[in-house]
Amino acid sequence: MNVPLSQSFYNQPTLELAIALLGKKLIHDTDDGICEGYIVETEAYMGPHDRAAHSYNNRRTARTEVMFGEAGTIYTYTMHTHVLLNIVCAQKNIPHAILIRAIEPLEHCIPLLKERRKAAKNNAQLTNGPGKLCQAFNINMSYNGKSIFLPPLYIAEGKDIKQIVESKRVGIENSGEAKDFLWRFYEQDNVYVSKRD
DNA sequence: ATCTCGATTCCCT
DNA sequence: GGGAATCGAGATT
Repeated sequence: MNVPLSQSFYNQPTLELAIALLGKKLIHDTDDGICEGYIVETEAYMGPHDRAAHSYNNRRTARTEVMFGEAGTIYTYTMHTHVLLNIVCAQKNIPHAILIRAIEPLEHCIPLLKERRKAAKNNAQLTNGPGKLCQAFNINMSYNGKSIFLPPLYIAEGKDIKQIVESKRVGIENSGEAKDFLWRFYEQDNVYVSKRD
């Protein structure tokens, strides 16, 4: 039933891909069960000229190296003890990536997600943030550099998203003009979105 | 070796 | 809406 989208899907312009990812299904097949949910919020980070990106000015370090790889490569990093999930895109050596910020989980895996996220006071808090969804889906740093079109962590077709909102990215106040770029996309009125305008 | 500062989350007011 | 928690990457000495 869940068929991974082919690598060619990730070979489209970054902003278009950030929008195309909305509604797609993220699946993680783990030892304690399968978790799956629709991507409902994304953010684009566009390398050399985006001051908010780790790869700003083509900064190339051990951490950012995977951003220079092929479209469809997974980029995970830790921020304030939380793991964040990104999909590398654009051509090789152009360090763009898309941050997955929120997931609408399928009903059947909610019990499993609750076990992993004790702090959640309601269903929305299970996956309404980039660190939360990684904790809920048990996504860790071992996926850094792997491919998002291969199990056990992959993306498949999902649902249609009717209303898409574009807005400013979250948590980058100190990045000059880049803080005002409308490079965050989410499904309007979806309760799993981390921050709605 | 040391310093700074987050692509966050949680708890409190 | 504000502040603490918390720790590693990247820059600086």
